[in-house]
Amino acid sequence: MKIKNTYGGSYQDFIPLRKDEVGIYVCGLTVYDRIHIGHLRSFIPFDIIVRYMKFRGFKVTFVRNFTDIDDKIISRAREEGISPYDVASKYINLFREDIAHFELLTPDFEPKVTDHIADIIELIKKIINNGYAYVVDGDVYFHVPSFKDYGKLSGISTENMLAGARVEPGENKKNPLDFALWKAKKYEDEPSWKSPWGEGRPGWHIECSAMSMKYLGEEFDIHGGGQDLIFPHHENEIAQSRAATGKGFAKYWLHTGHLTLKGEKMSKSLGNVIDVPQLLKKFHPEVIKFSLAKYHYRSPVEFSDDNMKKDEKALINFYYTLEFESEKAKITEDQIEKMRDDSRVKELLNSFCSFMDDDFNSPSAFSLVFSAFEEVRKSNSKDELIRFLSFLKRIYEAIGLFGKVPLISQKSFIEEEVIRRCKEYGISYDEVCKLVEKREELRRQKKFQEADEIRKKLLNVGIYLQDTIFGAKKIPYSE
RNA sequence: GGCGACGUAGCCAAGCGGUCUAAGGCGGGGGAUUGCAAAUCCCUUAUUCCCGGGUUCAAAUCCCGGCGUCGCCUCCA
Repeated sequence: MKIKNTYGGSYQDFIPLRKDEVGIYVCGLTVYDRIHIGHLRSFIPFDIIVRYMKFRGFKVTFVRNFTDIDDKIISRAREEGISPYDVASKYINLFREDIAHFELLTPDFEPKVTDHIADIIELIKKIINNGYAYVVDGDVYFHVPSFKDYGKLSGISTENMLAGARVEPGENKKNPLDFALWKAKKYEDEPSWKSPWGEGRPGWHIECSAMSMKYLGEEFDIHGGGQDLIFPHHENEIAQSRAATGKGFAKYWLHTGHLTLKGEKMSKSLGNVIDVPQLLKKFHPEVIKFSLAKYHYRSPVEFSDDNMKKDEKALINFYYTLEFESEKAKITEDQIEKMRDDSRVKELLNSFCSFMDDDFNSPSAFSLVFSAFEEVRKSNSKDELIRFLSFLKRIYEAIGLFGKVPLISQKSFIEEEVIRRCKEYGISYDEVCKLVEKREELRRQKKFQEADEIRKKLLNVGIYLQDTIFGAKKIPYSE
């Protein structure tokens, strides 16, 4: 398995520190607002990566944190007139609600900063004792010039960093690049904890060092997050952690490409965010997952409804045809299960894995799924179709995608999408079914004009009626 | 200004020195099927990979220069 490591920038063979075990820490959220599609751009690829590593037989420990104390949370609390604690728990709950639609794996640990203050204080003590940090008026700063490898992850030289560095008023840094490990309490309404340096709270960065090392050890395999975290967040984490332990910290650094909207990065500061409820009004979660995962995880993604619709179309065609052909061939779950160890299935799976092993090349892996399906249809063979379904079932087990057909998961993408459209357009599913029946009757009476009227009507709610040997099929349709 | 990434068909997007007369998806064109049908099926749609040099027996893939786009350098997935 090969991985492109941001640290050093090269493709490397993935060799876990402990045989067959993988520790992975993904930077989660600062919980001061609802998540948006940009977060999904990171969480979805990491979900696929974690699932895939499990599928490949690694015993994976997956950690994703909540940063629940921070400047932004405090200012949000002031805005909303509630406590910072309430802000954090509110957005953690909303996060869980939003993310639930996507069937992502729940991390083995979801640590919160406020539950780990003692660990953070211990870590800061070590850093100070090792001579990498200093105390000024209750603040503790990490002294960047004392850490010689600073800048190695982001590839920025400290001289160039100095050019853009700022010192906020009231900060007493020895060097503009120094960053806070601990912040002294300044305002009454600010949550704080007792520490050897006085009342205060952790700075940003230190929490991830403390929590990742607590759950995964002082050295672990993978640390990931969005590209924007490379500097300063991850750079600082490396400095702190190594300063504290003298050990290497994370071995592989993985970063997901950003999502842009009309050529601009989507971010809260630009105000061009699309949140999950907005997204789900228009698209099925599987479409969102597929659409975000069909780009390589490191690539930037230009998000637009148009791009999304293309991917939606691809999935509709794929799932509809698959369901229809399976029905026609009268395939059973049992038959699919029996093909599990078939040599052709293994062959397909090997090809799939060889793409995924190459730095998680999901676009190529997905293209294999489509081309394999095309071959099956060309062969016109029931056995080939069973093999393909068996292959697909394994893919679903591996990465949680492509499994929304009844024979594989008891779920039907097509049916779910039809129902979703009913909701979107405010028509009940029952009514749609009644209209379909009515049209069948009209067709039997050869009243084609009236029958076509019904088809037209349903087309307005995004449902196309396709007449087949099994009667009229409802297919989601968008122009 | 510094650092990084990228520029492949009408659009999206793989490709990491030969198997590339370039995967896959969407779209387009022609035909089959159909009461009709945008679904399905069959055929078709880049001799070419931003531009100009170079390295090599061999380059979309490596190097140099140019043009363009995006990201980071401040909070950010």
